[in-house]
Amino acid sequence: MILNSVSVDCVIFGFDKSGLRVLLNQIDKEALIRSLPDQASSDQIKQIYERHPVLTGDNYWSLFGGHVPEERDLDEFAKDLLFQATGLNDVFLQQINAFGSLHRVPYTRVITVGYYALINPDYYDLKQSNLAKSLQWFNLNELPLLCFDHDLIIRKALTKLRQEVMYHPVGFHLLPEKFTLTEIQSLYEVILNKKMDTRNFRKKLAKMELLIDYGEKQQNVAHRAAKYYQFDIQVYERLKMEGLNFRIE
Amino acid sequence: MILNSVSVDCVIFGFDKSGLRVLLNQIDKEALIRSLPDQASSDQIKQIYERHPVLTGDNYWSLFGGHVPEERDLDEFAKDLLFQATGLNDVFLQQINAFGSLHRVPYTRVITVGYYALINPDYYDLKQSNLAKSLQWFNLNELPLLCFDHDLIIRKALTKLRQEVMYHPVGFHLLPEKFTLTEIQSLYEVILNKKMDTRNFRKKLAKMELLIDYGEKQQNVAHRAAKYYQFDIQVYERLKMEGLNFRIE
DNA sequence: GCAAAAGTGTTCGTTTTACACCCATGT
DNA sequence: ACATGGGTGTAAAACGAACACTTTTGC
Repeated sequence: MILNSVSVDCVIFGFDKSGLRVLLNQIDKEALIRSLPDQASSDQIKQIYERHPVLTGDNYWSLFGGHVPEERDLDEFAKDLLFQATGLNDVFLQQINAFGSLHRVPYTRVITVGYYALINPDYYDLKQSNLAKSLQWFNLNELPLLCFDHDLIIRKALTKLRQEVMYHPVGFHLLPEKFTLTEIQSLYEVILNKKMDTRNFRKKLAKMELLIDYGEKQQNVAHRAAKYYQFDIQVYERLKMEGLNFRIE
Repeated sequence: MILNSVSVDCVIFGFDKSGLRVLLNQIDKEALIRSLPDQASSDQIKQIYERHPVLTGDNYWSLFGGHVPEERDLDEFAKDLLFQATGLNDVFLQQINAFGSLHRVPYTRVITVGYYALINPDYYDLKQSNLAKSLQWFNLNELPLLCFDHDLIIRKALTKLRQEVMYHPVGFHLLPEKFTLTEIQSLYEVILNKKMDTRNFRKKLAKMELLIDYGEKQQNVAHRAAKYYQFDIQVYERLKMEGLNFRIE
């Protein structure tokens, strides 16, 4: 059985040269209903979709979300959604907030708990989830029409990500296993929406001792090849606890 | 009607010379049920209390909480609870998180949204809420037995408060209208659990220009009387936006 | 040889830290 | 006159901001 009044919505962030992006979908209602374990849940979901045609409309896009099953832990359910959407386990996933305005969903009362996830672009080419009619990355400043208050949830996710990234080393989850110093700088610039000074940025990074030389360089680039780095899990774990300061005035 | 699967719980913080405290209560079930607007809600609440005798037990203490009415905004409902508990409106109130472990409440599935509030000790002597059998401030390291996962919620509230206080001027909500510099330093020391250097602390504070002279001194103290200050609402509003740095290494 | 991005140091002003003594008041 | 906490300045070290040129590579 499904808790009618509580849902979870996941904002999935990815990063590449074009900037910070969000993964959105349009749901295949029939596939979703087939995937449910019991009749009662299917009936409930059918009702939800009948009440909210926008969820399956062709103009509206949606976060990855769903109503929480009675027998599923909230955080675990957010992981389930993420796995359905991306096929990935072990993704960085963090709760944003509960969203509980009275009329955030028309005609019914649903409180949703938002999460955001950071996806490593090594896994950028998702196998299409079979629950999604379509699935697409959108640039943050070219978002399509979104259902309900999903734009609010995305904005709030971005705010949380910004706060998090300034004081904790989580930004690295958006990078591939090996990356260049320029890539990480541009990641911070995109997230915080601020140009930074390369020399000062690198000095700061160096002082943290978070990076180790990957022992490779870029290949076939029409300029001096950049060194690849990876991040040091031990130092990462320490900084995650202690915090760091990437605050820019 | 009440949403059976969603509740709100408020952690109410206060501060005085004995340190940081939390307001807890033991509920008067009969008074609570009498206070509800409709029969259906009363019946639901009765059932909840029958299932969870710990809620009215004499050994267990509880946060101020309740199930969210279907027709009440989540944040507004948290304010309602706070008003019931303290008689105060316009209190600093902030969402912590949604807590959604499977077995956080025995025998039923309830997801709770935690909030924390900061109470100015000018209002420390609360008129007893008529819904509470008893109501008491507890020192954070002398907490009584708590129902469900309320200890977890309190710990998480404290973590959030610590984070907030380092980068935003919210600590002042825990102080009376006029306060001394020593009081605010001891507030920060208690919240962050760290001794600070008085001269450096005051320099930092001075640079923010957040305080204005209240024009009074302590009376009848057996030592040099400290000056009272109040905080400057305009500067407060600006710093709330911009952030500040009270981080201590 | 040129276009394109990588990589690197120094200077200057500001901030942080560490630290110790005199002041005002009530008893 | 003494006990109690209030209030203050300075020097050294660390940090942050601003800034420009050389290197490597592919075409």
